[in-house]
Amino acid sequence: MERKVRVRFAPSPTGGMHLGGMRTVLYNYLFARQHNGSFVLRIEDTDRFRYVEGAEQYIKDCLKWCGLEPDEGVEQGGEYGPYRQSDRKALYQRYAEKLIAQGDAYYAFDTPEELAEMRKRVKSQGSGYDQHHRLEMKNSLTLSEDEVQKLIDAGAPYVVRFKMPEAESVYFKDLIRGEISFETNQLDDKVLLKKDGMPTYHLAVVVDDYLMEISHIFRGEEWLSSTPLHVLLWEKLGWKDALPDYAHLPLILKPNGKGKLSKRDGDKMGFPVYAMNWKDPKTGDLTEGFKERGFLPEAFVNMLALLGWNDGTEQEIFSLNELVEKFSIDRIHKGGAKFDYDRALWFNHNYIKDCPSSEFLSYFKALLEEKGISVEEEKILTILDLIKERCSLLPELWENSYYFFQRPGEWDVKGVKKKWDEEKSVFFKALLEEEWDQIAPFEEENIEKHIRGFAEKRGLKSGKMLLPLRVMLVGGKFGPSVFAIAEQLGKEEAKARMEIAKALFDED
RNA sequence: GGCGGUAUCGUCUAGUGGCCUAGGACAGGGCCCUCUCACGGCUCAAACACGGGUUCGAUCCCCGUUACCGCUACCA
Repeated sequence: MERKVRVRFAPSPTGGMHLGGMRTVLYNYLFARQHNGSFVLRIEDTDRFRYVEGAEQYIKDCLKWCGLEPDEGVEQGGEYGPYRQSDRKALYQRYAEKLIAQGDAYYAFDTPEELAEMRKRVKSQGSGYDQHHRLEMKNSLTLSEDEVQKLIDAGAPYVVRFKMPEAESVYFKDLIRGEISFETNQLDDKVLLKKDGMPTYHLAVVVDDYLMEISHIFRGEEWLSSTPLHVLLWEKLGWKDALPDYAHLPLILKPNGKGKLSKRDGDKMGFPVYAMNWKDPKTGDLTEGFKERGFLPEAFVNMLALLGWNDGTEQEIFSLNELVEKFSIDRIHKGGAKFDYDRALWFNHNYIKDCPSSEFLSYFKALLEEKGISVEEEKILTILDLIKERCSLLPELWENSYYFFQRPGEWDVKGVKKKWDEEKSVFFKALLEEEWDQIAPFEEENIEKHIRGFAEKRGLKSGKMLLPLRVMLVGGKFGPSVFAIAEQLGKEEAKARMEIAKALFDED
């Protein structure tokens, strides 16, 4: 019974694109690619109260940034559209009616007050609307056909509820967790159609997954509890044979505390939770994303993939293609994972240091341009080669290289003062006056040869001269090889900096 | 509360009855390299939740307890 692999990501356009959501996208994508299947993007916009303008485009942007674009969906189109649930409203109503006609669903006219009263009475923390209490309520099970028709004709608000079977066991197989079962007498009568005629998630997801011929459902573990309802719906609608395989993904948890990772946690602990910057159009609040924080999409995707999955070896760095090749559902971990930002940083660091500098060129050039600095590409590349291994985030590329492009604003005089003495002062004076102009070509290796040689000729340990030299050139105790720095600065600029700094060091 | 799920170092995890003296990675400590900071190399510390079974033998299988997570909306 091999069938064509068709998977979908079905977000509701309500806000930022969470890490967990991105990982769901990734696993969907990997599975589709691996099986030459199709990856569908469906927008679940059935809740008009939570709908947020711009969120749909934003979701698409996030997928694009990660290179995980769908084959089919709102943007690409396809044969199974429309791909926006708000455009499929009539469809759901038709199936709801079918269920009612079969006796598997019913109209319910209870007001919110009546519902609240009932819940209080049965002391339920859930809907309380179940097989044990539905006969006490105002619905098409308790009202005569005439009464029901009259209410509907009079425009009385109503919802359609699923009539949960009485004493059945529902079994289904989860690809990650194995066999799972529920007893229907523990489940309640969920709303299928809301009073505005829109379906709830439960109805919509089943109808759409069937109509779109979805073969595998990858979704968060939070859906596990409602899966029996969905399975029952597939059965009652007569689609049992087409039931997709379920794979409920472990949740991504808060780093320290308890519960699901939320945007709040990121704000509190200073790390992003969303893939890309998200600006709430109502409040105007901006939430930083991994992209803007300075993550490379490849690193972000790699980190996500390893959050709950591994290939069984000790390999940790995977390209997208490798992931496509090696991904497997049975290697997905069952337990939730606490998110560790340090680990995310490590992945990014790894990618930055191993990535050819040319990959950062356009980013870096734009950054320099913004600062009004213009430098030849080749030089930028050389400098990036020198410093990228000490960067975990893209902005650190600048933080670790600014001194190549502009003179230090101040020098760490304190840092050298302890070791600064007459001997060194004399040495640098002589170096500048007697030796500096002799260094040609002015290249790393040759600079080193000259400076070390000059020191040794004067009976000094060359190593001791290098730290002061470094501070003179860059302003502090940091950076790559001091000779490489000198070369990039050029003979004149290096000399100028040395003179300024030396005067500062000599002052006291 | 009910229902469902999960349980290995601080964190992400490997492990599918003997290869385990429980492996790797992040973070942390130390050492080496060294002109600083990194990179790299070496190294230290660090875990099978608990109690019963099953078995010649349990991290691994079964049961219970505990803990944690999720669901329990006309939200998804």
